[in-house]
Amino acid sequence: MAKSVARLKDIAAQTGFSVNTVSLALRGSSRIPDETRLLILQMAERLNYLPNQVAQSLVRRETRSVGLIITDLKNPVLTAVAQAVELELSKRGYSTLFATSNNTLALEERMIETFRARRADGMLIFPCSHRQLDHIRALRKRNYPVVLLVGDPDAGIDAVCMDERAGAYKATAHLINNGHKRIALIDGAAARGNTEKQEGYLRAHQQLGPTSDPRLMVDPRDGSVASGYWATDDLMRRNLGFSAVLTSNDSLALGALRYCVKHGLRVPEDVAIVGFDNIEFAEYAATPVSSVNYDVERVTRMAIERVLELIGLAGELPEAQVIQVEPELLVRESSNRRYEGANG
Amino acid sequence: MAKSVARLKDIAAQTGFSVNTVSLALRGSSRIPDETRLLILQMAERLNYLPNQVAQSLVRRETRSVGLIITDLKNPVLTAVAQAVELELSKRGYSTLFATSNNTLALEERMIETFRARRADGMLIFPCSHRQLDHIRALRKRNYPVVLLVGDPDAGIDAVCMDERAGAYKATAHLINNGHKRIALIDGAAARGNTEKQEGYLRAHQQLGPTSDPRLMVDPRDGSVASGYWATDDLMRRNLGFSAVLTSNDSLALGALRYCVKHGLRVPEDVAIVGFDNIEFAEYAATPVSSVNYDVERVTRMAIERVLELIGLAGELPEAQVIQVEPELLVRESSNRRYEGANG
DNA sequence: GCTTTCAGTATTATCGTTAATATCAAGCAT
DNA sequence: ATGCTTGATATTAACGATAATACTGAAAGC
Repeated sequence: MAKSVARLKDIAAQTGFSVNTVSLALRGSSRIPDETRLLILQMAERLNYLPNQVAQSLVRRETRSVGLIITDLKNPVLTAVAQAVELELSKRGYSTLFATSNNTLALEERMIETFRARRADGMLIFPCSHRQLDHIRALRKRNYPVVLLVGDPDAGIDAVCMDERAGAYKATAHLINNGHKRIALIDGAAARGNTEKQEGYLRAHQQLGPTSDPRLMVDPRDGSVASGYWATDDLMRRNLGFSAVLTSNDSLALGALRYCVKHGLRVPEDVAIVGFDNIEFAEYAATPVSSVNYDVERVTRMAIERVLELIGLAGELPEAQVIQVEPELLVRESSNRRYEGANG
Repeated sequence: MAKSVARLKDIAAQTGFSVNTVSLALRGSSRIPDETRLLILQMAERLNYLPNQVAQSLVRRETRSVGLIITDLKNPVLTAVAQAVELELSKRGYSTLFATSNNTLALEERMIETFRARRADGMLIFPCSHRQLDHIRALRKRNYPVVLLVGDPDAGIDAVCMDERAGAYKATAHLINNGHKRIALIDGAAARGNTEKQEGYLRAHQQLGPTSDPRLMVDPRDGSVASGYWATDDLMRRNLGFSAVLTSNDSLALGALRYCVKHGLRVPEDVAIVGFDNIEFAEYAATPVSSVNYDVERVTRMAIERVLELIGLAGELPEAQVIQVEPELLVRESSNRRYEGANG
């Protein structure tokens, strides 16, 4: 806090009015005549007065701030969400409190407590686990407005998110329909219990024919490009025979692409690649990478709508509402040719 | 703010002690005997009490929060900084207030006012213009702790940053030393008055021989991959003859790379590419892209050190101190071959 | 026995604002 | 003249915490 800033009291002292008159004048009350208001406004200007929002928050019992917890700021789609959230909230007069959980439950819980202590009016959360949500459910039970950005229709918590199961199904179906029979899945989330994408991948296999092979489902260390590279390396070394790779995000896909380029494998002729999130780096990669789109604008807008709605409500929160946005598959060069078999 | 949360008063009412006793007990004062403290702690636990930081901030006259203004959350290096800042501040018990200025001065000024109203203890700012800093200078004059993340030694404002001039010099010198005589510069910042990189580029030409050609210096619409692609397209169409491209960030470089791949130009044989920031997508691109490293950890750590130091100081702020970190050039495949002329 | 000391707890003021209510003079009708 | 509005401003009490000071009763000292 800056060392000494003007308060209402200072304006009052300088103009001779009472603190309350100054407060009313600055807030444009009709009870204050224009002449008085002008004098006060001028003095406020001269003293560089800015209302102390800390004091305002205390008396108004709202901070006009919303907490946003993200698993990882290194994922471009999450930062895009962060950017969109900040912009939209700022338009509506709210500030954004950010925190990253680094995909650990302990940190996530700590950040929630921090936001609660700071009396954020509500929270938007990408929980690191889509299953362990008790701490968030407890929050909601105490009438704290929370909206998750990944969805579980049965969690009893409001959520707005992309339908990842449907997205994975679409991507896998696209590959299967293009003749691929053995499709690898590089999915960092599954190992943490977030199995939506894996489920979509498996269901596509079940419904469309090819049997899935658990050995083709690998867990990269994290969601980075490097991890995509090494996961692909791992798959290749094990000589399992596959003609396509689906990854749980575009960074991993770009890592797979780099592996292929480096080892002389043609994309999509030898290996087809499909990612998730549709980040710009995938679109403009040397070989543009197919991707399941993440509709940042839409998810953000609806999530903010909802959390502000919950904030505005008095008393008990209404029943939780889960909105899943159907994602679109963007087919690009990395997967747009029919696969005709090993020598096709 | 959640609808009804426990206050000291509630614990006091439930235990029969006074508010002050409860406050002292929870803060571990030695004036409260263990027996009493235990009773109070148990009740606090039962009521799910969390101190109201808004009230604490008001009375302590510090919020333990720092504002961070970033030009654009879509730039991976800026989000890396954001992540590092949040992590480091959180370790030290501070919260981070984020805002993006979207590279407009008006928004930057608005966000500063927002942070000031929220009584952030200090601010870290990537100003959108490195020259128009009057509003920030005014802030500093009123003893508000501010640290910029781009540096102008003469601005009279504390700063910690990479030495972009030196970085551009190194990158350009590297290309010149590899035989390149006509080097294009795609720099989005120069048009906004942030000419450090351009200056380094020009100085390298002056000192090492080749004359620079203003027609080779282009301004992309923004810092995106797409803009890098189209800026390269623009350069190529004008048939100016060049064998290397230096871009002001890696996204632009990746756009240039994509252009080359798409149009059958070999990198680095036909066109060498060097970017800025060393983001992972450049390192793992189909052709790994050379880049001037941005030492996120170091810049972040020093900037936070400094702003916390300024916050800790009572009274007048000391003289501004500008720290410029010398960047390292990471040479990768996109520029690591000698250029021997048009048919080399 | 009477002050002194001290541990344990309570009371009061404060932070900077807003909200509810109070005051007080001028203007007006009766 | 007396009371009633009403317009302009002041006073007081919150909001939820901390900090300084005040009280109270029992043990200790002489």
